[in-house]
Amino acid sequence: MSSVRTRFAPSPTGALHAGTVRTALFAWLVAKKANGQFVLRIEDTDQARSIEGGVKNIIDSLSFIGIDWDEGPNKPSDFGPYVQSERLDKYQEFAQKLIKSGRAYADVSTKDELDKLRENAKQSKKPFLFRDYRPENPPVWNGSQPLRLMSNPKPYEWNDLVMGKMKSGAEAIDDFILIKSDGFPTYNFAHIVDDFLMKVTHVIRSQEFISSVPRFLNLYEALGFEAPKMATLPPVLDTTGKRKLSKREGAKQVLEYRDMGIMPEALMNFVALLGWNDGTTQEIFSKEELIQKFDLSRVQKGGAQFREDQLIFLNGVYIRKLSLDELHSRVSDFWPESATEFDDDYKKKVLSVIQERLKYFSEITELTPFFFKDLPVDMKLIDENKFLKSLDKSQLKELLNKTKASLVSSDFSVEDLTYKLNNLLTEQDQKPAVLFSLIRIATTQAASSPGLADTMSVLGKEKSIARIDTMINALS
RNA sequence: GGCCCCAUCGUCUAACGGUUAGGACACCAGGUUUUCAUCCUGGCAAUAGGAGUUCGAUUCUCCUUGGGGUCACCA
Repeated sequence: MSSVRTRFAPSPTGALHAGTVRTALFAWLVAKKANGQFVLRIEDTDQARSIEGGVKNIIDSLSFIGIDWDEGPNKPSDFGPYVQSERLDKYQEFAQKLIKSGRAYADVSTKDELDKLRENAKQSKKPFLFRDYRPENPPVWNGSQPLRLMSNPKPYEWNDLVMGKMKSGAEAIDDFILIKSDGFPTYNFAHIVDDFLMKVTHVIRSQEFISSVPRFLNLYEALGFEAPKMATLPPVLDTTGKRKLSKREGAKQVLEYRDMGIMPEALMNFVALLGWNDGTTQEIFSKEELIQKFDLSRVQKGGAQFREDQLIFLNGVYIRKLSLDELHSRVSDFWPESATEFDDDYKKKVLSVIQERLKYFSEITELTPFFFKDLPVDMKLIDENKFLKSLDKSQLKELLNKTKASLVSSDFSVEDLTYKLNNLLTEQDQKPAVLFSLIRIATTQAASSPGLADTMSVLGKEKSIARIDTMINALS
């Protein structure tokens, strides 16, 4: 019976991307490895920034990548509700406790006053601390003013499971707001109350919070809570390597990767490697291996740049490992419209010849159109082909006629096609790059395709010959 | 600006204080007697700078530089 409990506590203010999902993944891995529980909590205390569908996006994104939770908004349990806006009574309760013990007070200052004080501090190049301006006789808190913590400034030392020994001075401690004037708690207050009530043992979060930890420690003391273990994750940077990954900088949502046909296993593997490794050169990790091998002590301290090309490469590796049947069932949503009327056997044949070049499922649309419909003849393919430049139309036509003559007696098995095509090379004294490029263009109307014999075998005799005829006519 | 954190190839990263500083992506070249792709082989490419400790620093300490975070009634 393990007591490890971790949580992922996103705000429904936007779609999940690789950076946020990594935080979720690491917290989930810590819980799974210890046979503990993983809690999903929605932090929607900022009503203005919450967006429609935010919670659904979180749930769909985590579900896609394969992260499940033991307790959450759609999985009620002993410590619920798991949505902060439904827990206001709990924050009130602890706010009153702090007031009673003299550790919280109403803030009656106006925005203008605060702005002015901050501005002055900036002018004199000094940090602004509200506690320097604590009112001497604050009024009784009536719930319509912000409630502030009466902090107890002092230095702290603590251990961060990723960053190691940390320390701060008393100047890091201030009287921060616990409850906003709209009655909702701030993150700073709500997450501490919730983590305590939900018995969270390890708080794992990204590094923008690290400078707030001393204030959190101060609040834990004021509330009489034992602080949980903390782990701070390094930032995930965007492709410029300069900023934190964010929607604004064009980071793709997790669901966009689903829609382009990135496999969840590959995405999980890739995200796990963003700041973590097991100390060996291993780079392919199954979910089970990640759970078994993951360790916060091996999480990188520096930021990692998110590179989509590395994700796509990894996805290709995962695709090539699939059996044909698995691949077939996974790509069912990615076929072009023209494929609708074709049966599963035919589609599997198509897949078998494109599997090794597929990097993500939505690529199927570009890679396979000629398997499903006759494309119009495009002379540019011949004109712009570097191998066919030296031949004139009559030569091309002659080659296609010879090809047709040879193939009419083929059974169109890959073996026989290969044999006949190779004979043709000798007979016509042509280089493969020339003759096969021509036949490829005739049968596919594409600049590239899977192997020629493979492709024609899938297309079948009737269609292949008909397309060669079409090309011969077009050359006349 | 104050405070905090960080620093190995372009990118992700490995290296009990002793290695020709390793792997992967990307890129380049060659090969797999057919394009594209896959696969294989090879190539390019890094310890930010300066002191110190040490017989010996990528590794430990300090300084500089650079990067990031934070200083909200956002999280």
